[in-house]
Amino acid sequence: MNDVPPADRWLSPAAARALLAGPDVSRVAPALLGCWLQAGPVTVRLTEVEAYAGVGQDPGSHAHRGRTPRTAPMFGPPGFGYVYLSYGLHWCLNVVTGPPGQAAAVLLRAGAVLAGAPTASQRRPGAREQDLCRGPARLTKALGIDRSSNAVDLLGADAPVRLLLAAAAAPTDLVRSGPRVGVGGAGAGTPWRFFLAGESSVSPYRLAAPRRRSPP
DNA sequence: AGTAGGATAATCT
DNA sequence: GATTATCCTACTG
Repeated sequence: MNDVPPADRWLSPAAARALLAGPDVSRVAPALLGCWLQAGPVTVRLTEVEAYAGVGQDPGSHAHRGRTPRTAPMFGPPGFGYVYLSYGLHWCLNVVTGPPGQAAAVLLRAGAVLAGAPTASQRRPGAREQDLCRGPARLTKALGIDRSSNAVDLLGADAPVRLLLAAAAAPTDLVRSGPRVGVGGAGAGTPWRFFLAGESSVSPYRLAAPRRRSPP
């Protein structure tokens, strides 16, 4: 379906980890747009992510109130997975960022399927192609990701769930941002959701863009 | 197009 | 016992 990318188009694991180690998760998060996530036969190009910061800095973050057994991976090294169960039903995958000890992560919210669509469709019966990974729990389901990816390295060449960071960032004029989905309270206004313009795989739960009756 | 309600369980107070 | 970084279905206009 798609060719394997040239090796120099992707950062080495060491370079990828160095990028993810950046202390400002709101700058690291958009760098994940356009990157690839592979699990078995399924490959996805990321189109939507959200940034979450650490202790005392971000009321919307799981780590805001400090380290707990669940959030422990967020305090570990960058490039590892942080997987949690949402609403008792859905697995969601984050990439841990920032230097160890400083909790931060980027939630992978949506992507476009580049390869392995038959497998993904089998896991999500009835979904249209552009909906296969439209939403954080849909993405993990289409890729077959669950708790077993929690606290494991995503950057290794043989990682079962592998993140490939693009050597060149997505064009800035295509990167949009807005409030994070489902985040209430004090963190609600932070525009730390980043997505690529014009992508049909971006999840639709954007906050009320008031609809004008007669657009120009 | 938009909105509403229910499913369901780990996690934390 | 309350809360939740969601998804799906069904309904209304």
